[in-house]
Amino acid sequence: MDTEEQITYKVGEVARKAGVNKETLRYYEKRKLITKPDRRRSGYRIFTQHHIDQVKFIKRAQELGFTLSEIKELLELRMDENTTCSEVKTEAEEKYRDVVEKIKDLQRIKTTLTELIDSCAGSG
Amino acid sequence: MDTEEQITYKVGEVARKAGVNKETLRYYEKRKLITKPDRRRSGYRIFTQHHIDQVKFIKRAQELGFTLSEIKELLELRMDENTTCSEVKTEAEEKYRDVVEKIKDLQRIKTTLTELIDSCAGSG
DNA sequence: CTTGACTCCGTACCAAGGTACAGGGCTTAT
DNA sequence: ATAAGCCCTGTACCTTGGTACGGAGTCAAG
Repeated sequence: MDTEEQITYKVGEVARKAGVNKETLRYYEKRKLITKPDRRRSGYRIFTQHHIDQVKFIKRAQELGFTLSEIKELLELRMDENTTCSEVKTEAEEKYRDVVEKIKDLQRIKTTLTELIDSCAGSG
Repeated sequence: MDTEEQITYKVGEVARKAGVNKETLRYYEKRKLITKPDRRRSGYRIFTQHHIDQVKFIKRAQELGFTLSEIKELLELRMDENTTCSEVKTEAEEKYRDVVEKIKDLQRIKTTLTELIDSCAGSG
């Protein structure tokens, strides 16, 4: 029952849709940050929506302060069906703690900004 | 009434206390990320606790995904007593929105990690 | 008043994360 | 079947954010 005809994209389209440079996609592929795209006989890469989503996630995670290596680990957590459960769990719990800390610190900054804005509303 | 004898530090002490390299402090000074330290006649920099706090803030903000240029803007918001209030307010509100977005995205990641951890607790 | 540990400055180098060619091969609309 | 506009690869280069010298001056404990 595969009535699902996958829509595919070429590197330029993906670049445009994800807001990155074509070379960046090659770079991410080399660093195994995105799922290895299939190829046509000609060698052209075949991308799907999945790749676009991955790239967007990567860019956002970078803006949240994760390095590409850390992002790779995050992505692998979700994919590796065959690493042991407790291994995954330990890793995930570690990341979780980092994320919680980040949220906390950002909330402190947020509060500071709010105070600044409010104090500015009142006097000079 | 200045019974407050300021404790001062040399570059090596600040580096140790803030967990950075001495060269990094010179670098931050050059980029005006920290308050310009006074100097002794000999040329030695005179740091205070304030500088240590600034450096710690910078390092943490970096881990939260801010670039040094953005961090500089954040710090300047707090210091510039002489920029107009509405100017400060507009800037602050912009930063505020960014921070709120970051928190939201981190919370999504947090949720994902929680699900992963929970699913791992149950089955394989 | 010396000696070991510190500081100064300039300059050169480094790693991460891209970005830009160049020279060649597809593709597709006409 | 041909030209414009894609895509391929490898290699070289760029920016950001530091790090690492090296030669010379300073400080403080003995």
